[in-house]
Amino acid sequence: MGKVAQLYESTEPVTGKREAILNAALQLFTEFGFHGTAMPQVAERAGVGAGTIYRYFTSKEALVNTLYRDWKEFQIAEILRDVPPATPLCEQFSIYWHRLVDFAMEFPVAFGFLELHFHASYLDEQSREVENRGQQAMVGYFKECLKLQIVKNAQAEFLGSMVIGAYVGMIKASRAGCFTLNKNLITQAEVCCWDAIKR
Amino acid sequence: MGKVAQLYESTEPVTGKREAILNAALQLFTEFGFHGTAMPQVAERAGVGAGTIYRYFTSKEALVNTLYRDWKEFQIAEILRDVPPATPLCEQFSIYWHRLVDFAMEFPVAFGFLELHFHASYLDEQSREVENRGQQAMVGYFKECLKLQIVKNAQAEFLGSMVIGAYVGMIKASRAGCFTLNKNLITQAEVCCWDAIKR
DNA sequence: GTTGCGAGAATGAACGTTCATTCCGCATCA
DNA sequence: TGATGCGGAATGAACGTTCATTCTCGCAAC
Repeated sequence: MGKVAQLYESTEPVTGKREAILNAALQLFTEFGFHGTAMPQVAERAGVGAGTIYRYFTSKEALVNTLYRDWKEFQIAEILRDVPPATPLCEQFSIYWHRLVDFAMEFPVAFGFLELHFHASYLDEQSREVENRGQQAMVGYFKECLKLQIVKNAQAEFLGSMVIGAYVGMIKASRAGCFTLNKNLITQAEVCCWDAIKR
Repeated sequence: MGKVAQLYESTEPVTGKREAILNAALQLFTEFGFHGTAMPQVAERAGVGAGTIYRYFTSKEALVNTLYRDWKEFQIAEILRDVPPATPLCEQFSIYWHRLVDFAMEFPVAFGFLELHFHASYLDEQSREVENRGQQAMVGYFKECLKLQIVKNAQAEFLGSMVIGAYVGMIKASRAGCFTLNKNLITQAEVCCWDAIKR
């Protein structure tokens, strides 16, 4: 478990006030949305005074952007870490797939947060840039697949949107209680997604 | 084009005040979210006084629920209309797929609205029931596919979540400007989704 | 043809509440 | 004692909603 996550999504009491605020805001923004969450509510859940939040963040927008950037960066790093460039692309697909699912299982609140605030109007330039970096990494992978002609001949962005869409749909449905995700089902889903795009 | 849509998502001036309010609210709730939209803002875009809204809807929540129910019901009806029960299931898949895409293309704002407010906390019992009806229709279809063993052996809800997820992911990405949806690409996407779940 | 009337529709200023943010007094350290 | 970090009451803006008032228009009366 990464450091960021340990601090933000831990249920154990958090000593640092900044971390307590980020942790509380993550939960509330995910449950009620950005505009649906009041700052005093964040303060109460974090166990700090309302004014204290403004010692660490200049505004509500700054808070949500810090949250988005930190978690998106952490997610991207978790997905991409330590994959030798020589790894066969279909094997890479399997690795990325399981890491995507692992992230959603290990950090369900953060997954929901990133999903809910994706492309939101109050995200700033910097947050959007991080968002873009993740997109570019995915597009890069599918472009390599296209070069080797192991996937259907279509735009990399298109192939990516289908796979990520299926991933998000599956996670959300399992979260809604439609079914229970286990190891078998996750691997079955991986096969489905590969079948969808393979040549 | 259905009657509901003609009234709600038309860019032409709308005569009825109720329709003007629904039309304005649809746009604003989709762009800024429920909590991010102020009622006077809705009134202004609708070209009516703030108080007038409350002659037609008892509250902001009632407004968003009316919008959600009407559009969800319309969407379900559009997808399911006139499919003879004897139609082969793989052909039914093709029909449903194209209707899903057609809906998103014809009513982009309504598609975004339904997507954004799916499972939102301020939706009431009745809205949730409509939501459920759509889910049940989809599950019913995949259960038939399972009976005939033309799809991979997995829960109907699971298969559905992958296909709908891919659909939503594709539409959102194309909306974000990642690529342009044309007839070829839509059919290619259909093949991808069928490949994903077919036995 | 003109006028006056009544009822429903529409209005927007005003209300109480809640919001994001500020600020000052108070602990807690050195 | 001075400095620092914090809490939560205070603040003004903005919110959803209300309501006293105005507007609209069909029609009866003459």
